[in-house]
Amino acid sequence: MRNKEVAQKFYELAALSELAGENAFRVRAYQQAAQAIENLPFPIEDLADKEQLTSIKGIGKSIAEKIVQYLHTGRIDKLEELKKKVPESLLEIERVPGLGAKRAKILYEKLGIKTVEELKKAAEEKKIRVLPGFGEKTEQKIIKGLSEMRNKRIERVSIGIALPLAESIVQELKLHSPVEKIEICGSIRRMKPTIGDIDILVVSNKPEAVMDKFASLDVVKSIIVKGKTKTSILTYENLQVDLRVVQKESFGAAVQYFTGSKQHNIKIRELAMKKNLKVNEYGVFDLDTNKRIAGETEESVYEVLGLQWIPPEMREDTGEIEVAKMHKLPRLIELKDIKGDIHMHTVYSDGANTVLEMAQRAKQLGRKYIAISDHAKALGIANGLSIERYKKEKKEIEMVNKKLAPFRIFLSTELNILSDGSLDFPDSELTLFDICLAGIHTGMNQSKEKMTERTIKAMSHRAVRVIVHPTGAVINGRSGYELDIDRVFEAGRRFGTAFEINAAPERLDLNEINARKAKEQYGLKLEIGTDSHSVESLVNMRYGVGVARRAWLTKEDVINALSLKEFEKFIHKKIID
DNA sequence: GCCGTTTTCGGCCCGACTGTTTTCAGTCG
Repeated sequence: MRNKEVAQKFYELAALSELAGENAFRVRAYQQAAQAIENLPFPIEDLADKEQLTSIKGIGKSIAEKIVQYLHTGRIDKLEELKKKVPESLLEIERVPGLGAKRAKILYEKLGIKTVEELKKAAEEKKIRVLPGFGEKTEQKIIKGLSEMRNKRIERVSIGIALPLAESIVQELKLHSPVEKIEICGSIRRMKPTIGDIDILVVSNKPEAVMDKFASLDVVKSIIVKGKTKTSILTYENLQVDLRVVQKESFGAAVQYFTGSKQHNIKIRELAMKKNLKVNEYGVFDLDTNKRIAGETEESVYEVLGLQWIPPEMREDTGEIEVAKMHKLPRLIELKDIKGDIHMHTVYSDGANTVLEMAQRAKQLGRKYIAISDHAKALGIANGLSIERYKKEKKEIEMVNKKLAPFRIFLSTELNILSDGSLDFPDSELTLFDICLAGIHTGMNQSKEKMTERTIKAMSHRAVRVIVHPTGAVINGRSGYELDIDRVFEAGRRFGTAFEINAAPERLDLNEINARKAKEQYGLKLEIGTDSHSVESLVNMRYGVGVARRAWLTKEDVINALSLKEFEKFIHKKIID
C-alpha cells in the first residue's frame, strides 16, 4: 500500500506549485487529491491497475496520469520541472511563522535566499525590511519565528495527554470563573488520536474575568497572546491552548466551526452556498436578507442546511455529509454501550494490580464483565504464564467471581503468534480458557508474506477468537508490521475472528481506516480492549470508542458491547461447533 | 486542475489579524 507515499508527492507538488506562483486553484486541487489519496481505505495501486483513478473525487485525468507515472517510474515529470524552477529548501522557509509561499518566493527572487541560515543572516543584516511588502516588524517577526522554531515540538501530542489536560482546564474555568457555557472543540472533540492544539470556546458575560483566570492557570508556561476575545497560552507540554469567548447566539456556529475538520467545514460551506446561505463562526445567514437564521446550537446549523446533526468523530469529509443529507447516519457506539473489557493484565504477568483490584475498578466503571488476559509463556520478558500458572489464576478468578457476582470475570490469555504462526500452547490445552486472544509480540520485521501468513495461521486455531493490536502500529512510533490487511480480513471472515481496536492511547490499533474497512468491506466484528496493565488504564476505553466512532461503528459491530449473556454465547460458539 | 439536482465553462470556503498600505495582500486557522 503506497497511499501515504503517493499523497506525500502531491503535497509536495502543491507546495512547490504554490512557490512557483502557479494558479491557486491548481494548488488546491493537488492538495485535495493528496488528502483523498491519504484517506483511501484500499491501496491506490489497485485502482491504478484497473484504470479507475478518476472515480476518486478530486482526481481527474491529469492527476491520474501523474499517479500512474509515479507508481511506474517513481517520478513525476511536473514535480521534477518544478524542482528546477524553485529550490526544495524553500519549503522549510515557508514554515517560518509569518512567511508563506508568496513571501518565500520574494525572498528567493530578490535576495537569493534558499535556506533558513541565509534567511537568518539576511534578517540580522536588516536586508529584509526594504523588500516590497516587508517591513521592520516582519523582519523582527522572522527572527523571533526562527528562534521559536528551534525549540518547537515536531510531533503532535497523544489524545491520552491532551484530553485530560483540556478537561482539567475546563474544570478549573467552570469552578473559578464566570462561564455560562464551555466546550472543548477541535481535533479533541473529533477524538483524533493525535492533537496539534487545544481549542476551548466559552460564553460569558464577564469575558475578561475568564481570560484572566485562564492566563493564570497552573498549566500555563507562557502566554502567547491575550486579547478581548481570544487568549492563547503554551502549556509545559508545549501544547498551545486557545480560549475564545463568543456570543451566546453564535455558540453553536462557533462550536461547529472550531470543531472542524477543515475539509468537513469547506464541504458544509459549499453546500450552504448552493442554498444561497452563508455559514461562518457567527451563524448561518440568508444571503438575500443577510439575516441570521441559525447558530445558537450546533444542531440548528446542520438543520437549516437540510442535514442531520453529524457526530464530531465523523466530520472528516469521508462521506458523512452525503449520508446526513439522507438522514441515514448510523447510531454510533457510545461509551455506555460498552459492557465488558476483555484485554487486561494482572500481577500474574506484567500488570500492577491483582485480579480483584482490576475487577472492582472495572465494575465501578460500569462494566458487567471482564476477561483477564495475561501474557502467555513465550513472552518471557512480560513474565508470561505457563498452563500451570493459568490454572492457579483460574482458581483465583473463580473465588473473586463468587465475591462480585453477578459481575463476571472470564479467564483469557494473550497468546503469542510465534514466528511460524504457531501459539504458546497446543490446541488441547487452550480449552482451559474461556476466550483466547492472540497477537504478535516478536519477529515483527518479517516479510509481508510471512507476517500475513503467520497471522492467518494463528487465526485458524479454533480457540483464537480475537487478534489484538492487529497491525502493531504505535502512535508517533513505529508504523506497524508489513501486513496484507485485506488477506487477513478475508481470512477473518472465514474463521469468525474479531479484531481489536486497542484502546491504549499510545496504540489505537486498528486505526479508523482499517476498522471501518473491517466492518464495511468484510462484515467483521471488532473488539475494543484497554490492554490495561493497572487499574488506572481501565478508563482508556473511551479512546478506543473514539476510534470506533471515527470508523462509523455501531454497538452491533463490537463484541464487548454484547450483554453478558450474549457474550457468553459468542465465546462458546466456536469451541462447541 | 477539478467539477456539475442551475453549469462542459466559470466558478472554486470564510473571516480575523497584521503590517503594509492608502485600499489591500499575505498569513493563519
